[in-house]
Amino acid sequence: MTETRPLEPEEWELWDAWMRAQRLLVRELERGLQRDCDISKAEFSVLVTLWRAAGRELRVGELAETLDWDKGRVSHQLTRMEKRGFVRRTRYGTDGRRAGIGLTAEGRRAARDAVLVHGGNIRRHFLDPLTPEQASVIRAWSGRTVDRLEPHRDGGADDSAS
Amino acid sequence: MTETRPLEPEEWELWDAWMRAQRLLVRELERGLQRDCDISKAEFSVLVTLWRAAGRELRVGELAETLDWDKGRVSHQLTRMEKRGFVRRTRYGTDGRRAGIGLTAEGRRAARDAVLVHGGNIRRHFLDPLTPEQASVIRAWSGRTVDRLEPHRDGGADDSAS
DNA sequence: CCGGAGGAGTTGTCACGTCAACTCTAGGTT
DNA sequence: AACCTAGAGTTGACGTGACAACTCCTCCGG
Repeated sequence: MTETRPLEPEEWELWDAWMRAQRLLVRELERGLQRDCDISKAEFSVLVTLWRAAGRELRVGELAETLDWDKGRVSHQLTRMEKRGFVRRTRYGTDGRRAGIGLTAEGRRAARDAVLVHGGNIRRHFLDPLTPEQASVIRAWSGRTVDRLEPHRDGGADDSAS
Repeated sequence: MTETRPLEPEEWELWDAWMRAQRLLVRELERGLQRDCDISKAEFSVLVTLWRAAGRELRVGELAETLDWDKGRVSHQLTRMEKRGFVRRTRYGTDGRRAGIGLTAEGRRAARDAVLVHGGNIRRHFLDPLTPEQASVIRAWSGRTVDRLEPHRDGGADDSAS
């Protein structure tokens, strides 16, 4: 089927350049987040997701689905963030299972700050340097890549045309 | 200076789509590497870098420079890979410092395999789905992003035109 | 009512990645 | 020679991420 010959130099260079750019961008943004808001990328993702739920408590499974994270990862992350005072697990009824996840006041404050600051950093490092052509190409490529690699996916707000 | 207003929905969507695609792609390739070659992305990077040195022993600092990794990270990674039998630290003279890093026979075998298999996976998941236009746009964007964010960088084979 | 299947969360383990502190050596200064 | 400083590597601590095993509960069939 797929003949496995080594990558041509220019193929390798494209791949390497893309990986490098992607990694540098993510690292830069994560450092900004850490420096300006004292939170990590993972914490940001959780804070924003809960922030968007507008007060409604989410379940671990919903968080995992929305973020496309392993549920174990979500649970670990929540444990750390609970320790930092950003989120609260509220348990339903008598049993230990079935926890609802909500932001604390501190978590809401952090989310509000981070959305502003991090949004600005994303503009500066990612959006602003894009030419309109690059933006549309990257948009299209991202959409197709996600469609190709995301296993299930239905509830999203994605309406990317082919 | 930079007015910090929240991202517009379509700005956010572009960012989110890109992040998601990038993450899915990296995860998919890493899984392939683990499944087919039983090595991690980090191990792959080190193996390939040493492989390309064609027998010459590299220093920790050279590895860190080439990979753009923190030297502590390199050291940790080498410790793990030494334990797996992929690399060897050879110490110069009487002192404990100044180690040269080389591949073992096992490491050479793993590198040869991985270059083929992983190369095929990169083709399948990244290169082949790209249209020539997308490839050139992504190439240009990657080059400029690296130039903008990489602090020093000089010895590279990068000749990306503006 | 009992027992098993399955789903939701949690926990453990291990590798990765970052940062800062530490060690050892070499080289320069006095 | 004694000092001290800069560079190279190592180490430790901690958060992140992937994966599998485990616990509880619920539900369903007998």
